[in-house]
Amino acid sequence: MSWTDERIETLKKMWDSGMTATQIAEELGGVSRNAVIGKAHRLGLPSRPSPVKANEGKSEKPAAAAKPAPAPAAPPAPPSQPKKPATAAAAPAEPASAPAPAPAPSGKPDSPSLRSVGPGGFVRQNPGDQAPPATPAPPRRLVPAKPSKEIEGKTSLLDLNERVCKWPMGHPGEPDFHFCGDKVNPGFPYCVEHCGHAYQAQLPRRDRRPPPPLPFGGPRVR
DNA sequence: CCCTGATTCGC
DNA sequence: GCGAATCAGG
Repeated sequence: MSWTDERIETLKKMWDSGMTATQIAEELGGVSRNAVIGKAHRLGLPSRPSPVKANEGKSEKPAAAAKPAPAPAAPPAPPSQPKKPATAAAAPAEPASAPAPAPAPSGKPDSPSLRSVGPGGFVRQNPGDQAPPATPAPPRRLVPAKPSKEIEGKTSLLDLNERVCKWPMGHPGEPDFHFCGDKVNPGFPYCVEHCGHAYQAQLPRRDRRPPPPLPFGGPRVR
């Protein structure tokens, strides 16, 4: 299976709707949960609460967020590549700091050609030029235009948002699978009617309703 | 053990 | 770019 636009859209939707990678993979079919996670990361989707937290120690330098930054450090570094460098990432603490050149503080703008060069040949950053704007994020939420609703009344997975009822109609994969799409009962993921189905008082066994459909179609019949 | 997501790295 | 293998926390 390849990552078509539709599959990617589905992945995005499900990812930020809280589905686990396993569920998403199962829903998409033909991919593993690893594939889903890998794709999600490549897409730049936001991280979600994971069991493993990157320990947020304390002093987190906002600018220097590079984690796998392999400091060039010593030029004659003997090549040694352990199979598991993951945990041993933080160790440098020795930037080989040479005496800072302290460029001309006078009003005269520094010439770019006057940058100092470190032992490894890398260009040192002057104090003033290491924090560019770094504001690539578009301020506005991009809303994909809806050119043609393929089906007028149907609410597809891609149409889900916080205001429409997410009650599944049918099963995923079926040609006419869609969602209720009515206005939600504020504070709930479903409309008033489907909230009535989703949230029921505990009834005596004798007249309990057996089939409570679950979001996204529930257990697939295969 | 199971689950989860994150990361790496060979392809 | 992809995803299996691996890691690591709950």
